[in-house]
Amino acid sequence: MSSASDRAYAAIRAMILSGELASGSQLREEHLADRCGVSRTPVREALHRLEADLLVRRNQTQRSFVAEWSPDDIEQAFELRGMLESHAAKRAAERMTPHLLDRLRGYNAALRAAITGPYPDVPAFLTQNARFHRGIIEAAESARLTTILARIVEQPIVWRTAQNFDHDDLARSYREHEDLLAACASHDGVWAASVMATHIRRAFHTYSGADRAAGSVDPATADAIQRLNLYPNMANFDDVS
Amino acid sequence: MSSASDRAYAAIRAMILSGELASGSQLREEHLADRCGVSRTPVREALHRLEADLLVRRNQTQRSFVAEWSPDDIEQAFELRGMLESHAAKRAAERMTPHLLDRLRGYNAALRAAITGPYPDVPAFLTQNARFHRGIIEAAESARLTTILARIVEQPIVWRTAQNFDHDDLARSYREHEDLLAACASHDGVWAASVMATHIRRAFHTYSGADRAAGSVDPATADAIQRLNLYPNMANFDDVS
DNA sequence: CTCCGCCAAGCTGTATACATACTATTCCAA
DNA sequence: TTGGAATAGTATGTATACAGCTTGGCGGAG
Repeated sequence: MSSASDRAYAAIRAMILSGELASGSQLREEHLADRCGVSRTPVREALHRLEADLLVRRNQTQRSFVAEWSPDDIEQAFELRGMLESHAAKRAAERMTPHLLDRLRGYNAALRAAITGPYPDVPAFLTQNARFHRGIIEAAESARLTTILARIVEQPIVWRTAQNFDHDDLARSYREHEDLLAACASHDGVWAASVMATHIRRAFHTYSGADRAAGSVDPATADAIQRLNLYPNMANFDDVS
Repeated sequence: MSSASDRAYAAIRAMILSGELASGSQLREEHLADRCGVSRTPVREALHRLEADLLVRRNQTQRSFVAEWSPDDIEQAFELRGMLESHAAKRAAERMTPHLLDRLRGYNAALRAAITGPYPDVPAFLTQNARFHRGIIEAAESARLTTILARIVEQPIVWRTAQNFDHDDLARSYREHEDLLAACASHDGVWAASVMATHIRRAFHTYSGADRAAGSVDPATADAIQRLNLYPNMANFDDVS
């Protein structure tokens, strides 16, 4: 399942994420091909996917550059994510099954374990958080919604948010997930949508309020992010492991 | 600007739209390459774009098929379009400039002309309708929103809707656009969002209520649709002509 | 000194050949 | 007759060569 094209996609994405490829810098197909150990063909495919993700931009003459993110872009990403994931939460609550509810509770229990104690395990938090949110999106049973959220809204900028979370923020995320589970258990779509909107909006303000270093990402976190983004469209995330 | 890859995209898209390629049928790269008069490379790129548009699906073994649309898929498409275009309308109203307002009024005047008289000119209606909606989306000034709406929500199923419109439906569309212009002129985002939500929801019910022939599309309409979809991400639609 | 145009180097677009993986059919054996 | 395995045919994945266009620098003319 790990074709050259997938590897190129993951590698280039990781290079952008980690700051190895600076924002705004040009991406040359042949150069990337050498670095990824594949030919230009899979690199071209990867660049097109990354362009659809809005991680890469092309100028008039088809040359590729690492996309630059303005504060306004970031706010828009959070706004759309809030809108779409609220909708997903509503649908998920209305369709929730006992089996899926158990799975989601498991993820959130693991998330709690990751942040319990003096030193929170941020990569583990990210992993469980991603599983939880993807579980909700899956439960919404809408292919379009899944595609949009996976490809366009699940951005590095979103993943990086957790880097700026302190212990209280992490704990609050856990409690908001618990609220969401309660809403799902009672099949209350309006409640679920409302909790999700709050959850994501709070994350946005935590992100913008934080005094973040614009540079690179902690290696362990970068690694977790890369693993999480390898197969964003995978139907059942559990089967990968 | 018309590269082989663009031509392949437009041609395959048109073949799917017109029903020439039946829903669910397999798409072979080499076969399509012959029909489009290009090699496999641009066809591959086109198929990937169409896959991102959800017009093409791939099975486990990477073989491509024309996507099949269930009634539920269609409702979801309308639901998402309603949500996202309402949001766009809100932002557009808040940011509206006199110049753009004039342009939009021009489109809607042309739309009125197209439906005045005993025999409405459906292709002209579609063209002006598309310009109007794209103008709104442009005015929202959100790259993410534009990308999502252009690539995922602007579906053939949406375009075909107008085929089921009778004269009253067409006239109602015109009047709803006028309401939207009034909302934009007064910079009332809430009003604009509300009008847009109504507009799209009504279109959905007209579509589902209609006793439509599942088959092919009137040639002139198919032609208009194809032209409209050639460069869905073009920044300024007017420059194309 | 500046500006325009030309030329060279480099990058992307396309075609094509080859490698790999799936499918379906056929044939043999139980 | 049915089930399974082998094989031929067909599809997609990747590498690579070449063509066309863009860019940037250099040189000559004003």
